[in-house]
Amino acid sequence: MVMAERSRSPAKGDTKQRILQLATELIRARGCHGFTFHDVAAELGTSHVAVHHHFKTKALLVDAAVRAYTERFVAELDAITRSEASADQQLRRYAELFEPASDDDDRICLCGALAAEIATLPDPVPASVRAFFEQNEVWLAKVLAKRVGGRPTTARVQQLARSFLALLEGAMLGARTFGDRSRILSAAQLWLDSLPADGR
Amino acid sequence: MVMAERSRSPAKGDTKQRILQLATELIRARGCHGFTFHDVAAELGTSHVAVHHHFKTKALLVDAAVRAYTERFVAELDAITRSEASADQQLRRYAELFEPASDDDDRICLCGALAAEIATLPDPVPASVRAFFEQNEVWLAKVLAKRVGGRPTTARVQQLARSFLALLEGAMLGARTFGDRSRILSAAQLWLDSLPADGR
DNA sequence: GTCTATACAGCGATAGAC
DNA sequence: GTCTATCGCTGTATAGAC
Repeated sequence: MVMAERSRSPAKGDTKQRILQLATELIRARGCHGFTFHDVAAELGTSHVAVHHHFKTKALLVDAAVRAYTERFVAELDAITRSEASADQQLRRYAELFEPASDDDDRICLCGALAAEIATLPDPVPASVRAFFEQNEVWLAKVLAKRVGGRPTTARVQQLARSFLALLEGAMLGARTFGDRSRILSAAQLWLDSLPADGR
Repeated sequence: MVMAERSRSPAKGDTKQRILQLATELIRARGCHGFTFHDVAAELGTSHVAVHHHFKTKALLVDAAVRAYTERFVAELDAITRSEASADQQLRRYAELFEPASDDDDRICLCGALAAEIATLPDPVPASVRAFFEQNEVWLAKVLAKRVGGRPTTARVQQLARSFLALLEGAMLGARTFGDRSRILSAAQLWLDSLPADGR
């Protein structure tokens, strides 16, 4: 979970971008219900009403954060695809996307944090969260098909994709719960090692 | 995730138990930040202040819910152990504990819901949540040791236990996110099938 | 032991002045 | 783009009635 945004100088006009960035980090650390307009405003040095000017509701702010996050995440997936590394290598690099940057980084995948709150998220958000996971599953199915053989649309390959994603999201929660980020790559490695090696 | 409490007649004195039960179901469906004292009071037909009489703070209510849930869950684990089914059978029955009762049951494991909010939980709660997962990992390590060989304290067996638990928690989130509870047992089955079969 | 009444701070949100 | 003022809802606390 590197993907830290550049903190370029606050050239006028991108207050909105800065709010989006702050909100993203806050949600990843504390969830949708765990951050307030006050928190964002405090780091910006203004009042919470100023934030409302850029994003009329919390739903719009959170949804914008999810969409921007998904865009950046998909860009990372494309980069991995373009690298033309082996399928196994690509899966390993995928898993690394979920690792926190450091041991005291308690942030997790934005959409993993939101998936847990899915039942209480305001209305455009759940669909955007689902879209994130769907794109991940599609990408994973493509790479896994290369790894274990078969086509990405096979039921078995899709189940593998879902399982790997579920494993990583669950391991992320476990890593944060116990303050032990090694759980993520450790679980991923174990899973990858157990894959049948009949593919290319 | 069956474990529905008996809805015995509200014989005087167990208002507290009833609150605990309602809170548990609400947390499982909507998380700690997703339910209010009002919600509980509404189903009880009283005011939210009456609930406060039984549990002075939300932290105490949630913590009591976690402890009671853990107790019941451990009792289920003991029942599986006593059944003396094969290790493989026991692992399958364990996975079934995480399945929602029906397709429109959007409740997940109480501690899975809370793990996602761990960073924002009030203070006695996080430790109780961790205790739940630790007891699960210990039980899983015992059964997995039988299944794949080795001792429960082996690093490899413990990693397997953590992985299986992470997979189930992640699959639960995925199942709720997409309204498809089949994802849980499907992921569990795939994982169990991939276990090396050198034990017995 | 169970509940009612009341009060208060923090949050999301809106309207309007500068 | 930012601020003041105001609203309703939530969690919390206290005092007191039965």
